[in-house]
Amino acid sequence: MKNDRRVSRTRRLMLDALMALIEERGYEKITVQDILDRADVGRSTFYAHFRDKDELLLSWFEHLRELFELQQQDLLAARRNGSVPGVNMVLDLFRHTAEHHKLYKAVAGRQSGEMILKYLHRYLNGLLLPVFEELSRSRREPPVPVEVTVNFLVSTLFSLMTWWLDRDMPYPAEKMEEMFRTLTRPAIEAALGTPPAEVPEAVNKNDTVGGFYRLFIDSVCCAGR
Amino acid sequence: MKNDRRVSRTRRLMLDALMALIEERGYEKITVQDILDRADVGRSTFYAHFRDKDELLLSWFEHLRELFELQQQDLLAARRNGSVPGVNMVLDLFRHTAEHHKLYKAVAGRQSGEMILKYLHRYLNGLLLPVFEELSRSRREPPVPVEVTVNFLVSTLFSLMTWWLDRDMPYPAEKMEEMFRTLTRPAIEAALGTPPAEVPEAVNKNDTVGGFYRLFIDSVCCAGR
DNA sequence: TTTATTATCGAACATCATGTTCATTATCGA
DNA sequence: TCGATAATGAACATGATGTTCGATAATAAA
Repeated sequence: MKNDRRVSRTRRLMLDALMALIEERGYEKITVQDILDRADVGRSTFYAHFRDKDELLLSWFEHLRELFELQQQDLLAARRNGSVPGVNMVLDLFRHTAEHHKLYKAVAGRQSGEMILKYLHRYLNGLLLPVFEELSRSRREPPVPVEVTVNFLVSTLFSLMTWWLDRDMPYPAEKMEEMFRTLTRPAIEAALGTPPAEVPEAVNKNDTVGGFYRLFIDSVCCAGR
Repeated sequence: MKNDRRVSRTRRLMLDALMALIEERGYEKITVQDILDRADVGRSTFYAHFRDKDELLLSWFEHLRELFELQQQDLLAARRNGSVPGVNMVLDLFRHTAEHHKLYKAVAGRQSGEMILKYLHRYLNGLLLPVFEELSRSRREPPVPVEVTVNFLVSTLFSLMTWWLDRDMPYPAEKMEEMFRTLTRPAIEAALGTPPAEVPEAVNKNDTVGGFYRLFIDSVCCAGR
């Protein structure tokens, strides 16, 4: 059965072990054996659940993704009710990062595995793409294809994040968010071929990115599931 | 002795084998044994020269770096003589990439090793940093620290490159270069806090990036050393 | 050409991580 | 309680890594 306590128990044990080990050494340096030892779980048990290390980590992201999409729906519903969320989610992202930098560093820092970043990259791309396609529909043939613009945005966010983490956060989160806006806002304008007046909306949509990260780190740090 | 024919011969054999294998399968999927088989070199010989796969590849970059720095000096000398290089080096980069996309894909594509990209990233950063520090000296306290701006530039170049390669180059090189300019030019202006008038210089300096890549791929494809 | 040097060979070896198998045991839901 | 099945753990096959060492061949220097 799906709702077998044994199943969820072992999965939780293995995920907890993985998270702890990532914090300690970084994803790359972990072997399956390490996870087994830490989780105190049999070797064959692991392979009964996942094919390899990556699949274990991905199962965790899957779980996060579901949570995130629920949150998204709430947010959309709130918007329909006319209430404007006064928060800056990119800023929240950087704040959360500062607070939980150890884990973030393991996931996004220089010594982390590319697999995680690539997964997140792809996911955020898919998330922002429809938003920007919507945005660009009102304009005709933007100088830069929407797909490229979105990819550029995510890359910039990641590059700021990793730079910041690798240097142990020499600036406050507020400054980082400001940099992100300074760098991307004019670029988005230029890419969409938008007159400056319409910019605020673009920046707004951008906040979707932060939304994911916020939930992301919240879920991570409680380490529960 | 250093100038022993045997040494340079085995090193060349191993490098050639590595390059061929990278083109075929990508860096990740190669084992030391593969290199040995292809190069027809003894196991112990390999470890007499390098500690692992990465070190072999790095030795190749080291070699490229030297060549590049020589070219840089020539270029600087030419500039002192008053002759303005009329070429757009970023454009050249994208053209070379299109021409030798197979190898580029192995090095910079989605399935390549992060190690190479990280190395290049760091190198280009170090290259552009003094240039932009010089640029920003005339201005006081730019909105974005120079270090971040440079990192952003390299990231953007890489993101365009990999996006392009992963999708089998759906646009001509000219279009890609145009996008790069569209995205980065206004961002650089904003980051440096520069009035639009002074921009051309910034774009000019940027060309240094392409300079490396041009030589980079030239050296690669001839496969000689 | 001769000689002393040393890079290469190759085969063996230890080590370690991966992934599979299977009979046994413990735990679960019904 | 009972049938189902998840977890165990030990054994095994596989394959990559990195080391060692005596023999051999190529090399630079004399």
